[in-house]
Amino acid sequence: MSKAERTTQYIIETVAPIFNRNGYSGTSLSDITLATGLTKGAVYGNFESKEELALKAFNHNIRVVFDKLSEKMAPERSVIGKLKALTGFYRNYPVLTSPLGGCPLLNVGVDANHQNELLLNRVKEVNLKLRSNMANLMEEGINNHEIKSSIDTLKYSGRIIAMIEGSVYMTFTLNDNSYMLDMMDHIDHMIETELKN
Amino acid sequence: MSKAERTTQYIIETVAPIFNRNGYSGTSLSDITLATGLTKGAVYGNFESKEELALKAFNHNIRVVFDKLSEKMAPERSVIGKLKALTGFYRNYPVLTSPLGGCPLLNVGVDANHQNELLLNRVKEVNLKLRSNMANLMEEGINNHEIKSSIDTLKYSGRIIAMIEGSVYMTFTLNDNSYMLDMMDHIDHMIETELKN
DNA sequence: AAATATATATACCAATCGGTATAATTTAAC
DNA sequence: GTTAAATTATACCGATTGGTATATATATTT
Repeated sequence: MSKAERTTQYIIETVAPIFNRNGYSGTSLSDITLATGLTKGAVYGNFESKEELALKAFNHNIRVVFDKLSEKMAPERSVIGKLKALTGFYRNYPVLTSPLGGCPLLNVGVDANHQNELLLNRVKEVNLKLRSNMANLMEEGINNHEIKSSIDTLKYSGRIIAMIEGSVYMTFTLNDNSYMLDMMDHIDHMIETELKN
Repeated sequence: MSKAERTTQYIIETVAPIFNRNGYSGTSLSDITLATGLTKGAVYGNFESKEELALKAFNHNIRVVFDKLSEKMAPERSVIGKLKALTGFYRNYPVLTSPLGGCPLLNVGVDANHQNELLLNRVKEVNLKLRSNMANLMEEGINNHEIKSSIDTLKYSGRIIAMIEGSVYMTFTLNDNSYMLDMMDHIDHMIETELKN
């Protein structure tokens, strides 16, 4: 890993929470130089534009979050176990994502809409990927008879993601973790009463 | 209504969708003067600051949305009927709020967090007010035996608002109305199976 | 260790930022 | 219809915006 590669990574990691918290147009080049201790010359030597940096910062935040999620789900052997691990993960989500400046999917999704098409398209991609991954997991559950075969897996996956993001919105704007905890209870209940075979 | 009052109102109405779409720091004074056809002198003659204008624009958007919601719920006589009218209202929400630039509660909530305390506090107020209004309605339903007496009304109200905002997030960032429709189906189902006596 | 390639700092660019003092204009009161 | 009051336009303020050319300094290669 060359010096430049380390600097690039350092900038991304340092700047990612700032973009996530303040949004794209709310983050200035001077915010970036102040936080990193570097100059504009150094920043523009490693990134083409503020937009490219914002995109890489978003991708970094997403990676951090999904790595932790995968880590939590991986040990579970059953599909239902994995789904419960997912809700368990989100119970702890505010603690995990506060250092990142909140949920990148929610923040950048709302911020980039009508503002930055590049970022918005990436948010769309990630959301759809998350949904299809979750749906595939449910399909696996149908195949091994853990989950009712009548379940529309894409519909339930989309619904669960929406519920998660809605509760993230509430806990972060009202600064009250109970919205997340209650929603995860509800999703667990939904898994038990609607999904489970 | 004096000329000045009409100008003030005109500026608020013209600018409200812009702030809602682009966020606080994404909306510049020149965006405002361009859209209104007025000069900075006129704007600052009617408002103390960009911040005050943004707050009044938000309040305007909220009023528009909640007036329409009240209109939809008012004719219903039963509590369950009113709750179903609420989900019916949100089925049509994207059509209603697209001209406003999306859901003000979601957009400003996410945008103002870590950016503008005045706006964030107002978003908090509105969210809590909405929740308590919904809870009061449910309490009324408990009193007249429409709703199970065991129901934690504040908890369910908060959960429903979170579900709504989550589905608003999904439909607006993915540009797909089905997330809202599905979530309203789910809330209706929840009303029938969990709330209703 | 010298030469070369790479990365960072400095100094600058025009454009725009939010905001204001004042002048010109329009509205409202008499 | 005049006059006084309120409103809007003009012209400006210093500060900051994202971005860049060039010089300096630091790594890397030989």
